[in-house]
Amino acid sequence: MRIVTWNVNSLKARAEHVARFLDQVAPTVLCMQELKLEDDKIPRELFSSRGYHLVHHGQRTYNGVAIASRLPMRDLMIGLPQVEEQESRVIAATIGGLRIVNLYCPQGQNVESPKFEYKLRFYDNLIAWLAKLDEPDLMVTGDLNIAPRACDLFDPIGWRGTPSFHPLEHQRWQRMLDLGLQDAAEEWLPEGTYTFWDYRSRSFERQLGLRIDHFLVTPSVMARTQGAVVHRSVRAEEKASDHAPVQLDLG
DNA sequence: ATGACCGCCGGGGGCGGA
Repeated sequence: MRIVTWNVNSLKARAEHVARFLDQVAPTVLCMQELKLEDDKIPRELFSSRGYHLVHHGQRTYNGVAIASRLPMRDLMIGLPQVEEQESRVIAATIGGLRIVNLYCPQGQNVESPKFEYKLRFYDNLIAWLAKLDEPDLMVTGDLNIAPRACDLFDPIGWRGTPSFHPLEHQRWQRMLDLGLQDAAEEWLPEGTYTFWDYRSRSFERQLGLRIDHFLVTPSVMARTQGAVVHRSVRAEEKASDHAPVQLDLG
């Protein structure tokens, strides 16, 4: 089972990139974030014509998440239960017995911003929900907008205390680990592997990246992992998303 | 080394992203 998470930064702008990726990499499951499209504007045939089922939680202009899968999906969940939602950031489905939660977590802007408070609340709601879940085979994936370790971003000193590398975010990250989730890609990717490079400042060419797209999994899923890879060549394409697809292979 | 890029909406710039 080949599972990929990819913040596409507009599915409309990235439709050809996504089609090419499906044809070349043929993931079993593709979790996407930042569709920036309403549900009725999703290019469904892009997926159906290639043999993929699609579930989506779209939104105009901002956010939006979807899961494309070659295998049937059941027990679809749109948003977190009992959490009032303004933004489309959560979708979950069970695929081949694996519960997959696909997230686009808030970025937080800066520590003084209400958006940072929102990010922390988002995580608190998420963790409270995860703590009550009873899913032995669970995967929490997506653009989590947290670089967990110093080696997961190019300038940990300069970034210390700013969103994506803030102690209050690392608290939340640790709470997810304390629930028994493990950073699956960390086990397979060399230190200094990134998944995001900002468009500004020629960050990709200069290797100024962050590892913020993740797979957090329960031990039974961890035991099935066979490898992980970041598709950096996709980030190098013309008109690429600022995130590269991240792949995790399960036996 | 985040002013400098890209996509959104809308029809000109301003906002959001990390």
